[in-house]
Amino acid sequence: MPLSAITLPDRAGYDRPMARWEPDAYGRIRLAALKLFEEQGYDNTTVAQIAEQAGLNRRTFFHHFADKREVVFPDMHRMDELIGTEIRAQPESTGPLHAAAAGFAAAAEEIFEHQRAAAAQRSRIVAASPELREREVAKGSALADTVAAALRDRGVAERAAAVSAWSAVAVFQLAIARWAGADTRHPLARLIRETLDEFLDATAPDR
Amino acid sequence: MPLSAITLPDRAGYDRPMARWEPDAYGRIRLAALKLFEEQGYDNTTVAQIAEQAGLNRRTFFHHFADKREVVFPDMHRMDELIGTEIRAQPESTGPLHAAAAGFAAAAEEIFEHQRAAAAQRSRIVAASPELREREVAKGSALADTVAAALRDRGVAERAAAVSAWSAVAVFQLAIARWAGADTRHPLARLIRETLDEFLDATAPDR
DNA sequence: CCCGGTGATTGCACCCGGTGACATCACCAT
DNA sequence: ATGGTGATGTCACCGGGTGCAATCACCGGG
Repeated sequence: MPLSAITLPDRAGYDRPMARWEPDAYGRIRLAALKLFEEQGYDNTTVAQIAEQAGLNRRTFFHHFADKREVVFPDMHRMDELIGTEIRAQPESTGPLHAAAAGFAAAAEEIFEHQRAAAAQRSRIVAASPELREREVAKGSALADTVAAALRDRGVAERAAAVSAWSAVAVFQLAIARWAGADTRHPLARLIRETLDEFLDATAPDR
Repeated sequence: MPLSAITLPDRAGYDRPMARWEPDAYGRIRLAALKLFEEQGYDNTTVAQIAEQAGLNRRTFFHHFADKREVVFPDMHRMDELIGTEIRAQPESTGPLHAAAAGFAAAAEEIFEHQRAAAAQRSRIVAASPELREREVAKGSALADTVAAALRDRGVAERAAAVSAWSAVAVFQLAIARWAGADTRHPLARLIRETLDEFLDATAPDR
């Protein structure tokens, strides 16, 4: 089975020349992997199976993804950049937590809002595998680093920036969990704001 | 080399019967592993080398540690329990962040304070390996979960507890980094308090 | 004193994720 | 046509991790 075993939009009607390879190997791998992960679980799925399902060689999988886990966490780079930019763009007077939350809200609009189903599937798959959960918190850690860097650029002191960044990431991830879950239908940006407010309310008496 | 290749206190003077095996395989593995990780790096060290250095079989390594990473993160269970208990023991009027920080301060006294050198070595090893850093944030995630549970027991609302827990864990880890690093000689509990205060100061204008 | 159970250790055979080096070969610019 | 490019494929190999069965000093009971 050298070519795509995945159902793709039919190319009939095009008279562009047949490409050398079935197009979008990257996308086919992702599709195949998510399908198999959901059907059989992450652990019971081998890279060889994914490659076969995508009509590719095992080695080719590793040309597109650094490892088996990465297939589930694509595009983090774009999101990081977007969030960093947005945080830096907030008004000077905005405090670190609200600035970070605003950055996440921007990412919510641009990246997440039109992918609820995909995000929910991803979330289910990750929740079922300790290995993937570990990778997910690692991604959160990287995100916290870029958020902290953006906050430092706004003049927030080193350590305060780091802690604020982690708090904001926690808010973001909780909001995503609610949003992808079944319990509500509010837009993600709103859930971010709500979650942050709940945190601020609960900790306010501390001051 | 069937028996311990690690330097151990000489057993001369004892007339207890020779044990069936050289004692404390667990400790010997840990010692051997940390030594090799520091000398050659985590990636360049194989489990077989560790086992050999400890005078044990490769298979035996996996009877004592779930995987190669775990060897660097021992005893997390004890610390989690201690912290949880301490948080629940705080006065009712204490807010979530200060309650959590107090829990960490208790762990600081009981577990960390007399192990600065070991903690610093561990920190160096972890910093040098992405794989270990990933595991470390996973441990932080587990810690945040137990902190959040303790906070919920104090009546803090679900989501506020989760965010507070992450913030507190971030404070804790930053404090440990400072404490294990060379830049200061203050007790860990004090660094925890300072770091929390810096965070609270920086975010105060938010309110 | 013998005897069977216990439990830390071992040995072996496997599976699978991941890598390095090199071959392939349609496509493309010159 | 021709030589370079780049996505893909083949092969061999390493190392982490597991399942299973065997070993054998120790221990408690008869």
